[in-house]
Amino acid sequence: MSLPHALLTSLIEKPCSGYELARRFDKSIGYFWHATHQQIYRELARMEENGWVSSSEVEGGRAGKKRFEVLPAGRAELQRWAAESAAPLRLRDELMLKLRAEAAIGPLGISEELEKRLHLHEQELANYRTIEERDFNAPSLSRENEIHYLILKAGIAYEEGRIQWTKEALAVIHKLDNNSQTSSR
Amino acid sequence: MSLPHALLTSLIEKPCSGYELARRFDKSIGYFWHATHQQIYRELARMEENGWVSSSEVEGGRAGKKRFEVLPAGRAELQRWAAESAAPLRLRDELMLKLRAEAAIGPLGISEELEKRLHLHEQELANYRTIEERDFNAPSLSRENEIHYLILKAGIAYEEGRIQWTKEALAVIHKLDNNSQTSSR
DNA sequence: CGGACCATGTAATCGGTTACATGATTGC
DNA sequence: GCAATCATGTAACCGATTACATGGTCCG
Repeated sequence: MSLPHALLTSLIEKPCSGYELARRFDKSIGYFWHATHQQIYRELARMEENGWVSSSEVEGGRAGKKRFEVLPAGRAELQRWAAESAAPLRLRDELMLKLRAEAAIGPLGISEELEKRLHLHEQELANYRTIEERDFNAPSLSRENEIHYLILKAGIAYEEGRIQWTKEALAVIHKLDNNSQTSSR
Repeated sequence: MSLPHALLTSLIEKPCSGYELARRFDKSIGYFWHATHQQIYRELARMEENGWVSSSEVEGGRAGKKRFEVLPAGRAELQRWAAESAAPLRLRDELMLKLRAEAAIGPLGISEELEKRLHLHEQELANYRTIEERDFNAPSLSRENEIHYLILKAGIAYEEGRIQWTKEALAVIHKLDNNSQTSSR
């Protein structure tokens, strides 16, 4: 399981409250490892039990607000985890299932779905490009930023690949739909 | 949830036993929607309760062997599901988490992991290329095969993109590691 | 006759999702 | 004063993973 290690990494980058962590997640690590606030709170509680992080009430902040910090044991755990090999990534793409259903019992009008996806991928790509310009436009980057840029580039390459493929898929589906129309005349 | 619909599609393509279904899954739909045999058996039982599939003991086969077939209600359900829009795909890539950890507390020797991934992606690509030559090499394809080919091409594009990115990642990591060596002399 | 594989299941656990719930603070 | 947002949680449910369990058949 990787969520606790994602949280450790994020807390090392910057100690903060569970709420802030959830927010930051949405805009960084969440792009490739989504988590809801409930998952995060539960996991933070477990990590505190394990002695990986410590929490302290924030003086002067809102009531009940905690600030989580990574303890040496947490840092050690993160190192241990980073050294073991990651489980191979398993894709789960519902769109491919629908295409397969389209092949089996279609036509089912999959084009709309493809158009929608195309739009989403284009939006996400534009988003990534904005981040790229904003954060990685400097003539030379720190070690940390070089690696963060690398991660972003994985996202960019993925979205670009998907956009290209989706366009091809639309072309094929249109061709097939036209053919079946023609032959049924 | 999509697993039952994946199973319906597969059973429409060819009625079979739960065991065979699990096997076929490994070599087709499983590439983008993995499922264990337990998930499949449980889901088949539920689908039978719902009247989406029917099972019959196979005469002359092994004892207890069942053959599942899709009923009209199952076919209708598959159509209904195909029309609704798919949830946007959420990636979960542990490797990106490790890179982020590498940025925060590295160097941790992420190169080995990247090399391993590169190898896996190259293997998977070779596998897909074999399938491509074997199944989609004809001068003209049926409607069904055109769509199956499209799905395969999504896999091929994904693996190729990953291979390219991983090579870039290795280059960046090596550059960073060498720089830190040089500057510490 | 023994090992590989066919074939189906139960049980326990755990992670992820969703709904519900509460109260404080900031800003209009 | 009221709405939005900050901030933290509980509870229920469901899907996924893993371990365990059973017995038949095919082939050498």
